[in-house]
Amino acid sequence: MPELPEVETVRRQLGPHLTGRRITRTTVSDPLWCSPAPADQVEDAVTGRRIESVDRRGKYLTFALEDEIYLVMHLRMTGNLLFVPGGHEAEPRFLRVRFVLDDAGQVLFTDQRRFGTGVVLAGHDALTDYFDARLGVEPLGPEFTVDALRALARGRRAPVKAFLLNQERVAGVGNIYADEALFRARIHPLKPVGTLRRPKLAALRDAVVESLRLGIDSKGATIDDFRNADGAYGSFQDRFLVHLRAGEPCTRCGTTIRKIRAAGRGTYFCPKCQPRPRV
DNA sequence: CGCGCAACCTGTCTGC
DNA sequence: TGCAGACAGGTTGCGC
Repeated sequence: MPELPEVETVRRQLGPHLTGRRITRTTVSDPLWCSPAPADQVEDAVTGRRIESVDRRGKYLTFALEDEIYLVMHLRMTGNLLFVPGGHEAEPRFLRVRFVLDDAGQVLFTDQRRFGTGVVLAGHDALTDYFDARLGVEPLGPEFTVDALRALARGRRAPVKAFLLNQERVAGVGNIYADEALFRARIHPLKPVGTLRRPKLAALRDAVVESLRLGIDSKGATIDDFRNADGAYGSFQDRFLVHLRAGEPCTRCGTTIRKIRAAGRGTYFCPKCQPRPRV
């Protein structure tokens, strides 16, 4: 579920509810969430502080609190953030963290597989260092140019699919949007990224941006039961061109969509529109 | 340094 | 029906 468009959807929905509110109570019921930091240490660090903004970088979501305290969260595979308005009760399955706000609203972090994480960082430099250490270019930002992509790809023999999934190069693309972008750019997922010529890289850049934008427009993709912060389902899954469509006809040429394994992940593509690279 | 892969944890689905 | 095994949207650490 949560790739850049899903996290951005959550951010946009949480922002208006949270900005300016104060966190009055925090309960981390699953210590694994913030491990190795102790749960009570994280609870104490955020409780009582005002939320100045809700931000996204790659697939990370950050509550920027007063005093330059940052709560950086990652939903990983099955994490979810749900907003519950004041006066309403909610005890969802897989609840791991509960934030109560000064207007009685609540934010609930749920996570079936318990891969999701939360970490508290003190000071803006610490936040910048944290992201710089693990994230590359923001694909919807002005710096995601063809030249930037070419510099990142140069000399690399990794399959383009693996390249797109590596957050240290481009931050925010996951399995769904990698498949969709490669189809739009008509590139085989196993093509070594360093062998792509400039026009292909330009097509890939455009395809990544377009796929992510469409995902955001659809309020993300819902597979299984991902909901966005307001409890609604995203709809991008209805617009998948190849992802999860093995055995179905390609929307462009009618050829049967195939599923292979690339970069250790289930990978969907059209064998005609995305011809196998000559190794 | 670049790359592939197992591990993290839980639930669901498939095949025998 | 029961059960072992594979698989699931992500990231990290280890080995080659």
